[in-house]
Amino acid sequence: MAKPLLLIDGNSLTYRAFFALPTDMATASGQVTNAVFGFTSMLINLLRDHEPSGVVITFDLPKPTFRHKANPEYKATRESAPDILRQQMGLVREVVDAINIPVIELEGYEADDILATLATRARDQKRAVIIVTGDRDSYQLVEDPFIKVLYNKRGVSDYALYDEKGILERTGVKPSDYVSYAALRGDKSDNLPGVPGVGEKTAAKLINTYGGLDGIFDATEDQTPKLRQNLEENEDQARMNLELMELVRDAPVDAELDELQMGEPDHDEIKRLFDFLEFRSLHERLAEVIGGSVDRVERTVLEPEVETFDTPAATAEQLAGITSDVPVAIGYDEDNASAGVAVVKDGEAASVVWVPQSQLTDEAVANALGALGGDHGVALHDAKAIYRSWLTVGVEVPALTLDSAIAAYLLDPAESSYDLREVLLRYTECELPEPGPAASGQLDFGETSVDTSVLAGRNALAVDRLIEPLNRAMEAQGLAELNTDIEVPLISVLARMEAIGIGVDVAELTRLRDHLTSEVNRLRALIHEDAGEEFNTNSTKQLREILFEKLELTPQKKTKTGYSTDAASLEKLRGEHPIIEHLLDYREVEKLRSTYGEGLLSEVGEGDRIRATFNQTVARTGRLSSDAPNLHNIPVRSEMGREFRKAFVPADGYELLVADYNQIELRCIAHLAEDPGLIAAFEAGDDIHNATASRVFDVDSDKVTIEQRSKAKMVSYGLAYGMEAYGLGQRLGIPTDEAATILTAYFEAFPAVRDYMDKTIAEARERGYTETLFGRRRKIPELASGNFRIRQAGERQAMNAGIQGLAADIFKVALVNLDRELRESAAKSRLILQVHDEVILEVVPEEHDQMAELTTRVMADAFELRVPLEVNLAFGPSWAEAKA
DNA sequence: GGCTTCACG
DNA sequence: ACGTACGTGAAGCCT
Repeated sequence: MAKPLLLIDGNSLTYRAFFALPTDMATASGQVTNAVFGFTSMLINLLRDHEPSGVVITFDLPKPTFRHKANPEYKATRESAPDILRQQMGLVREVVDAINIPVIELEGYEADDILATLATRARDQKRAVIIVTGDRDSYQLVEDPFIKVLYNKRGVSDYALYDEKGILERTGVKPSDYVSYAALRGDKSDNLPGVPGVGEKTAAKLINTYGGLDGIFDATEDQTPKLRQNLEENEDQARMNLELMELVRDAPVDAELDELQMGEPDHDEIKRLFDFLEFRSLHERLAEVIGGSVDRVERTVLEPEVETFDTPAATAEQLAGITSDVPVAIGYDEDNASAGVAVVKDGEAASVVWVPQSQLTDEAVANALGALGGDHGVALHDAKAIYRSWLTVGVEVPALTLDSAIAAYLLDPAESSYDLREVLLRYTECELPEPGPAASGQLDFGETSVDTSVLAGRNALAVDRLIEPLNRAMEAQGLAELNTDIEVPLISVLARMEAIGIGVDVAELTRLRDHLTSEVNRLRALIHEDAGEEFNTNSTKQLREILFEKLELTPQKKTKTGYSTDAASLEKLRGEHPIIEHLLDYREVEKLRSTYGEGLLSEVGEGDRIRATFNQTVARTGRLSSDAPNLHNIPVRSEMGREFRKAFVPADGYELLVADYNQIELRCIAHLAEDPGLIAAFEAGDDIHNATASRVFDVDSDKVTIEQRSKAKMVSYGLAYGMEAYGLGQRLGIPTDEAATILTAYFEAFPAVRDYMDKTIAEARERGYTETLFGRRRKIPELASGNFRIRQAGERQAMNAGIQGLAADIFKVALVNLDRELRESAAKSRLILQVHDEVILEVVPEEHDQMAELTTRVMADAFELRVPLEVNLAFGPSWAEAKA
């Protein structure tokens, strides 16, 4: 048979592509492209694999069709397509038009009606067609040997080509019976209920036995009573389905089949469009199919010429060439941030000036930068690392205007890596050479190693190339202010805190560790005795066998790999066997010993201080994180754990000041939701949990029981996380329905809170991302997932992002302002630690009162909410003892 | 490297 | 019928 004519359902394929690919696929300027990417990729493959004699693409027109007036629910699910899909429909049309493929759309008819009409005409003319779609309705059209369906099963590459035999195998019925079959079974994606109890198998059997709906409904008495009843009660529905599902085969399509030919592609437009969409590889694949040149943009490999700056008083000639009206990029060796700095001298000529470590002084840096004239800021990638190392050698930090790692993080805080190499690939058409052995490992064989100055030079040039695209993208996404006013100033604040570190009492820490070690040994022996055998107490796998097989205790819940042995499960088994109590104790003590005893001791550095890293590009909400070690999770909730805070001490001659925000997240909720009740409670300075309990349980505020208060507290906290009744019940140890009653009462007392949550989710779903008051964005691709569970998780993330994110933004402002005032007043006291809503300072006694005032004021005034920001503050000789 | 557990806000 | 609170990092086991 001759080459087929391809009839493509544009709507259906775009829809499939959208749900198959992640919505975080986007251009640097923020345009989501997953659907248009998937569609284009499928289109190219179709043209390549089928070499069609002609091709046409059909689309729905976005108007309700008269056919379905009778049933407004029909296809309701499709019409609620998210905005980020609808936006892309226009782009799909642009792609199709640029390639110059004929398009047919017809008011009052859906894409598949047009396909049905064309396929029918082709058959009448004895011509072969292949219908390409992800919609099963088209199965009814299959007819040997002329009409086949290429069905997009899932994803963008999983297809099946069905002829009559294929349809029979797939569904159990012939194509001509497909509509009757589908009418009985219903179609969930089109919102059409079928006959209850009739699935694929029963529907096929009925059709094949009785020939069609008439036959089936004439002979319902043959069926089992249940099925008979279902059939009789749903006959109308099935007959209506039949009518709705039958495709129109005589739509008034003007075009003749012979006209359905691809025209000459508009290569200029293709280039413009594919460049905008950042479809580099698709452009190449397209060019292989339809011809035309892709002036294939080879990535420029960055290899600068390096001039060494070898005296502090560099010669005029060396610096004469340095001119720039953009920020100056500085690079540094990847292994050793203090090896030296490279300054981009001339971006076009790709040359840099290298200031080696031996020359790294304020004067040398100032010379290199000063020669540029004017007030240039500098741009760095991961500036905090180099700042921290410069601080230790006493070099002053030049003013920073851009940190390419942080800019990339703000543009998409969900990326897994912000390595310079990867950010460069993401935002430019350049690339860095493969890291050689010298850069990637400790081994250096001399001959293969790249000179430090070259590495630094490349990095500097890479940052230079990133300045423009990153600034433009941040501007386009409204992130520029957040970047300049908060994130960039914060970098040096954190660098100083990291460099100073926090003092630890090593003797105290060692004593604690040793005590815990002997406790662990004692408890382990008891557990082995209880179990009647020795086993690895730290192995959940072995513990499972002991508890649930040998001792036959009742499993509480499951994990991916078996029954859970976590503390909540063990707690429920308490009293069943002495081993449980010993295990709970063991777990607590072992955690403290290993993570905090051994863990912290191994991180103690010079001067008995611990210097953690505060990550500014990790948390997706905008929070900071801490590692090596994590100082954000030092124990406080248990008596035994709190002991560790006694080991965090000030340097000689200082005391510790600890200040934290009182319920900052709840205050953020009050502000964002503008809930009058919540705002009034905070303004009155009430105990917020008591006030909440009073309203939720409808009792006078002086009659609130401890239990009611604690329940209210749990609800308030759960709120920010999108908690449901089940979760609340679990945590309060009460039945789910009782928890549901409490939740309902809460939302009745504070109705604006629910409105806010709903609004937040709706907005995030439309845009594909959430935004904090400060403009910080977070993509939430889960909101477009077809999986209910994943979508729900996305909704919780969306609710939480604005709240946790706002709290994080406010806290960052406070940190920046605190640091600024400390330096402006030339205080001897200094910031040394932050923990999400808490700051710790080392304070000299003569500045005691001044610091108390300054810290309270700066934190409280960081941002004006509809409710006051309250700050708790205390001094002490250790972190444990600085308690209000 | 994935999984489980558990420390914090 | 299913799963069930957001965000982190570290330790230890196991494949």
